[in-house]
Amino acid sequence: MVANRNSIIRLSRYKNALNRLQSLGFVKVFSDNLADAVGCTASQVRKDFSLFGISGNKKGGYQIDNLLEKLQYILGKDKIQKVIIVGAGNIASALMKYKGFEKEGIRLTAAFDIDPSKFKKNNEIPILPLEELKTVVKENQIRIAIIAVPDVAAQQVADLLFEAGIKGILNFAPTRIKSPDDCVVNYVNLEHELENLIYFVNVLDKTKVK
Amino acid sequence: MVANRNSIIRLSRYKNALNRLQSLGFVKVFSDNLADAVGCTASQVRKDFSLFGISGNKKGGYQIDNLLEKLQYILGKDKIQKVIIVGAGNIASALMKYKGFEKEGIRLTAAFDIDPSKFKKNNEIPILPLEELKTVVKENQIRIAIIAVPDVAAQQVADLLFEAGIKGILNFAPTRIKSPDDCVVNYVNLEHELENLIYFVNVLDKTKVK
DNA sequence: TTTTTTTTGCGATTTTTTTCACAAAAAATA
DNA sequence: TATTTTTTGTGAAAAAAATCGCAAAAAAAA
Repeated sequence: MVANRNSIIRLSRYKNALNRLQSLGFVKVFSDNLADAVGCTASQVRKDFSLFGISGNKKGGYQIDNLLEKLQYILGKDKIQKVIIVGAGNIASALMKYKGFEKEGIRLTAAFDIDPSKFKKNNEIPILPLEELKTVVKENQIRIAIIAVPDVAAQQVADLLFEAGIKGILNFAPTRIKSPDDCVVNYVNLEHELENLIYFVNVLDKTKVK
Repeated sequence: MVANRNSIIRLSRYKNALNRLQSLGFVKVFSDNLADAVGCTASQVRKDFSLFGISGNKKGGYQIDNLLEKLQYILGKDKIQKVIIVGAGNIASALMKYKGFEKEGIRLTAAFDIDPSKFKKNNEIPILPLEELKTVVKENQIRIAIIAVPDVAAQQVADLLFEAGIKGILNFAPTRIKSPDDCVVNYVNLEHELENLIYFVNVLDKTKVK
């Protein structure tokens, strides 16, 4: 498949927009509606769809329910995706409190930590000792994990995760993780996001002066 | 400048790697060290630097202190960057508890909410009524804001921010924000990050079977 | 001193991504 | 029914980004 990170992120955005449109009672959309909704061009919407073999109707646009179904399938929403978190700090607790994942078919199954004072075996999303990670991952056939530990521990945790069978990691620690070829690591770094923003704000500021 | 989002994110990564190397006592680096550290190619590192007019020494690599200084300047780290948060929920509280921003020159100055039960005027990072936003932004000449409110409120909050003089927004709400030409909006959407990961894990899974 | 080795800097090339542009299909209108 | 309008789908073109390749500089070795 000719997919890259950005095109998949766009699919997620289309999906979100379609959900909103559907809940407003719309039944069909045109590529330019979606373009407006997600902030890209209509031809990019159509190109994305064409790349994934999604087609609509000439002059009739796209049937929202049909389109959603296909996007959801591509994005793995045909089954519930179980996810674990390693590191029961602030990020983990924000994620665990967030109620939006479940309705997108993403189930935070457990969190893990080394600090016994954090263990909460009876929580809805239990916080368990790191030693139990492997068992939980194997028993539940979990493939996706979130790393939210301090940077010095990140690679070590990642190795443990790969060993347990995890294939995809969303890494909040500000370190690059070395991973096996059959595994994916994506990064979230809010400092970098803010630095990025600051850079572009500065650039716009300077160009305006001209 | 020939900069795009990815190249600036790489600069942030180089900066992080350089800080680590420096704290380990290193004084110079070669492009391939940095490439290893951030996971790209050595020629990309050199190209990035050349695009920003950063030069090293043939056969001698780059002087870390000098390089850091230049990267920090480009990334706006010559002055403290004040940032506000709108929406005092889980994300905001995770961000406010995070101690890493300050040492990167990013100061969370205040958070704002509409819910009076959340106000904490005497916190280190105070949580204030939304009505005070404009004053705080103007008095402190703040240009950067984080939106962490429910999606339905995001555009309205953004408009308020633009009106107050905010030029850059990091938006955690799962909605596209329409913004004036001289403002930038970046997005953080963890559901989309996870969907992305799931997609690529599935793809790798399928290609392995072949 | 000369030769070899190493590493940068950057133009040229390749690859990737986006946009353009228009035929084809289908609906709407006349 | 014929014409006009609208919108898709997709090759072709353009733009953007990454990689290649190598001269030039500098250090190290001979």
